[in-house]
Amino acid sequence: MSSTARGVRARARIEVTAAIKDEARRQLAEEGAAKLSLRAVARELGMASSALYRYFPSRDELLTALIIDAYDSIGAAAEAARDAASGSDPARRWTLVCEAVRVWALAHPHEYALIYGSPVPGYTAPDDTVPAAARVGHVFIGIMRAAQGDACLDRPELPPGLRPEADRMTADLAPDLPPENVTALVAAWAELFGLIGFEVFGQFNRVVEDRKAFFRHAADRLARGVGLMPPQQGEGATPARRA
Amino acid sequence: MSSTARGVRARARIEVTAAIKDEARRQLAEEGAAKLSLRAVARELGMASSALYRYFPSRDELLTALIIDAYDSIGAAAEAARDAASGSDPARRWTLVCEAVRVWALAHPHEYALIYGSPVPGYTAPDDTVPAAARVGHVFIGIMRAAQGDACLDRPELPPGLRPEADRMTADLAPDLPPENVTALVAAWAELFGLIGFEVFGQFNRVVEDRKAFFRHAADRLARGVGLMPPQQGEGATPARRA
DNA sequence: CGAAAGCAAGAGCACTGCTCTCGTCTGTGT
DNA sequence: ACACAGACGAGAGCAGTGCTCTTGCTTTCG
Repeated sequence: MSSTARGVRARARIEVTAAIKDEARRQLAEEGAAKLSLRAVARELGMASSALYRYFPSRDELLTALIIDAYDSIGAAAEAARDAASGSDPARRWTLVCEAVRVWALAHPHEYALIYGSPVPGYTAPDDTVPAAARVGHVFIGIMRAAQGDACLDRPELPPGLRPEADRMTADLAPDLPPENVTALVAAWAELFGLIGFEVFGQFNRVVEDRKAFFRHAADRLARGVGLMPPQQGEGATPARRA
Repeated sequence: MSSTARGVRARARIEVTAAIKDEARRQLAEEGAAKLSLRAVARELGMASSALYRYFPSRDELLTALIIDAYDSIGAAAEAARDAASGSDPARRWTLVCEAVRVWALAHPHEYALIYGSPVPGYTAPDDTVPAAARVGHVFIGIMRAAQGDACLDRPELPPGLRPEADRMTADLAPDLPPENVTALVAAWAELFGLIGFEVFGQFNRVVEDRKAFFRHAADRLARGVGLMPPQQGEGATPARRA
């Protein structure tokens, strides 16, 4: 009764599905989402284009599957960077994860465009993508948690008018973190992808040359903005606040 | 002699060109860049699709024209906000310009996607778009200049390793400003569009609710990050609140 | 075993970007 | 004033697309 023993047919289905996605991803990486053609995928796979509709009901559904995979991929890259940097202090871990996300984006520009550029299919992201999209954000939340545990988490300012929204976001995202930090984190999350997007999409052409150094500095500043403090040499006292 | 008196034909040409762009912009706003169809534009204008190629050599060229117009439009919106806020202090002017850019983006999501989302035509922005794209950035540079004149421009930190790149960018963009501020400004510029893009593209769905207030706070923090200080006090020990 | 469901293939529809050709009209130089 | 080169619009046509429908074949399961 196990799903793999369910028969030759079920096994072939997931194999063909994977083959379609692989070929589609190949074409996506080569030419971009606009040029991705169902017929071309079918042609490359040696099957009739109509047969492909047994696996994906439409081109947009195929793209949605690729979007979810891309979210998974970039999320996995972030998690791998977090795990590889588990020995470092939170501020440094933040920067390393940011850099890993940037490297992934530069290595997969078209997939990056699919998920963080204009949402191509239809226009609105299906709900399936929401959990996959949350993976990267969750890595950052984990770093903040660790920083709070190590008492190296500063608390940014928060204008009184934003307090209700900050409390709401905090309850949804990380009830164990101070709302000031959660609010700053959400902003930094968007700002990070602004930095990466500008580089991937060429907005930094003729503006920023040493992009790696520039990004690293920007990521460091983001870390400070969300309250992550570099470790103090004097181990004893933990400064409570800093502006 | 003058280009307008050059004849009925030249006049008709620019009129038809404008009509094509208008109709294309209409379809772009309604359905997005992916659905923009040359034939549909021609159909709506009552002309043969082949005739349209007398005005734009390809669909991508049409899109490029729309991109340039969109850059101009968002640039004009930023400049208008700057001019309307000429009486305010630089920090407030910064925030008002940011909010104007955000409002423009929310009002023209597909055009925003065209210029700051994934670059659709081919993949690489033609050089024609570079000067148009610089308009928004120049508004921010002007605000920094004014702040420097009013002596309310703080100087952010800059790691030594980034000094050469900072000097290079400063020479290119604003030689009269401190490199520390120019570097922070370039980063804030990208981060601003990260914030706006996340909102326009739906990444804030089920995350941020009170987006206007959230954005205002984030824009204020960006202002501080680039060195713009609120006018009265120098130290940020108390939350600077202003209605 | 036989019915039911899954699957592949082909033909076909409506649409796209783009090219080529063929008349028509316009601006201009002699 | 006239003729000619160039701009223009329209139509046909090509290759390609997403997608549907029908027709046979194979696997699964009652």
